[in-house]
Amino acid sequence: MMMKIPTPGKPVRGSKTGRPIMALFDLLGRNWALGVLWQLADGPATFRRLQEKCELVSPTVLNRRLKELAVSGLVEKGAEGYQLTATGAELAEMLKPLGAWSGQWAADLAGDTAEG
Amino acid sequence: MMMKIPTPGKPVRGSKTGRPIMALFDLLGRNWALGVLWQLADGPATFRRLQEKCELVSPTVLNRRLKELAVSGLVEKGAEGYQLTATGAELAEMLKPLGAWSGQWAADLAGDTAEG
DNA sequence: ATAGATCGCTACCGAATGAGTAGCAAGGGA
DNA sequence: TCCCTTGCTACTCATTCGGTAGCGATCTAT
Repeated sequence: MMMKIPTPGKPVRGSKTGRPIMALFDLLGRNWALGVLWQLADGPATFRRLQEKCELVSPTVLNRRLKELAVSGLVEKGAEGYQLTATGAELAEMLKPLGAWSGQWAADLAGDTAEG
Repeated sequence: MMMKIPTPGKPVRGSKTGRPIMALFDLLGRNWALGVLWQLADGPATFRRLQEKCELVSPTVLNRRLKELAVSGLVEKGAEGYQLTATGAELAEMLKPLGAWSGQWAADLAGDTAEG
């Protein structure tokens, strides 16, 4: 099983230089990567529990994302299943504002559509 | 050309409910979506200029992302090329902290690797 | 007017990634 | 022992990505 995991400092998808921000965007720019971090911010979860929280994401993809996030030091396995590392928790914390923002965004979009 | 663009309130990739945050994650969880927003935060850019800033992302993908972001009200076309909308600028602003954080993350990862 | 140069973008196609179902090995409980 | 749950892999098919080539439109210079 070949898995390319973005690592800062090394060339990543779409970046020859591997600038950290590009490596991060490569890592997060995959299906369910952001969602997994978001769900884990609620607390640790087992594999199957996490699958449910992510609205039944396929185990294939969930497992890939977890491996990538683990290698990247954002997620680890603990007694209660998968959980964020300290670093991962920092990142998840920075995502929190997106929750409220997305609500407003959705409302704006709906408004524009209705008006236009 | 079929293009599924995530829209809050409607089912999206990986979410039956279409919760705004899931629609947003679907939108951002595509290759170069975050990168495009990041680059446009520097100011407007033409198509080819943007392509260069994104380290020569293929025009196919760039155009796809731009269309999606435009439909989603985050990007628009202006006199100087593509640019963030007010909403898009808000989002980009929230991404800014990731820049500094990713630098630290890269350093940590390098340290762990070296030590371990 | 004409020849180049540049620009935004699309067509095409092989490669990679995704989603979904099925199911297995391991562990726990009755 | 049998059964259930859990974590995860195998397999298959659909979608998306990535890269090259190049077209039509607009400038630029002659």
